[in-house]
Amino acid sequence: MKITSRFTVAVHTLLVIYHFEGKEKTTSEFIAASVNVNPVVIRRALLSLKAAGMVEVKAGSGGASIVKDLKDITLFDVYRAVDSVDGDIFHFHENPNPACAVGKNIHAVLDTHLADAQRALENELKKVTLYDLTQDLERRL
Amino acid sequence: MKITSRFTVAVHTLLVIYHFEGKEKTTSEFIAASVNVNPVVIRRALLSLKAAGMVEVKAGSGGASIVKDLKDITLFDVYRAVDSVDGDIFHFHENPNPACAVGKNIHAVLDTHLADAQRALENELKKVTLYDLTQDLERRL
DNA sequence: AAATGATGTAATGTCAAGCATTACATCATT
DNA sequence: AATGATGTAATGCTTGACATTACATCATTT
Repeated sequence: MKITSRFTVAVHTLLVIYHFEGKEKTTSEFIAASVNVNPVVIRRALLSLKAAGMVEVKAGSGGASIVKDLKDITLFDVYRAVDSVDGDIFHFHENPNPACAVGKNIHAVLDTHLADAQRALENELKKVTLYDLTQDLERRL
Repeated sequence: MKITSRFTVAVHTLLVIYHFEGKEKTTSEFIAASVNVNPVVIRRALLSLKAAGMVEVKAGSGGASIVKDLKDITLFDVYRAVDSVDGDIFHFHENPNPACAVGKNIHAVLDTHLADAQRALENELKKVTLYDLTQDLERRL
């Protein structure tokens, strides 16, 4: 019923790396201390972000760094990178009765509207870049 | 991770009542046959729709009827009536570290954007009335 | 007023998803 | 080689939704 916290965790992770890169060793453990979750959760987030080409992670020596311009990463990109939603956000009841006029057509009648709503949410996430967030963050320090 | 099927079930329920009112006795069992769920699920949906002033349910004798103009009921109204989402649609990680510059401000930086996205989804649902759906349904018969 | 048929609602079991955590093999650097 | 970190599997826990059973209550009909 809620969109997985992997999403906010991943955003948080990127901001920590950006903020502390160069000053601190941005290991999964260090990041985990800011997010306040188990380091494994951060490693998984980093794997997703790495697969999406946003960060680089040094195995062995440790530490993550950002390898893509934050102006080119939107909240939607992160949302996608960590698979915040698999498929549709609305859960449709499984087997409407095809022998009923309503049951037979309920999908045809509803699906596009549900998809529109989901798209509206996602489009909103596309409007915000990670760079925007870092600027907002700076302003608050 | 998905919005409860109570929502699509409730929409389906309203359409069944509208479509069969007068022709069939629209009991929870009858509706359940079209939606293909347990009648109790329909009764619960009807309770919510009744509380929202959309339907009337005859206890004892049985059968539900619509008591509000379908042009005045949007998908959002139904979504709300059945409590599709409790509070926020995004799940934020619980305890960001307040001793960290990022952890301390992550909520301030993210919350409004997440709220905007949720609002975008909900606004989209406000654009569609149940009447629109019945018209679309008619066209397909 | 009894019988019927439906609703209102509590209680329970099941199942899946997400999260947290442990453990350990692997890797790069010192 | 030793160290310190990542990659990843495995496990247990908890929560939430859904399905179902059961039954008291109610309105109508006979």
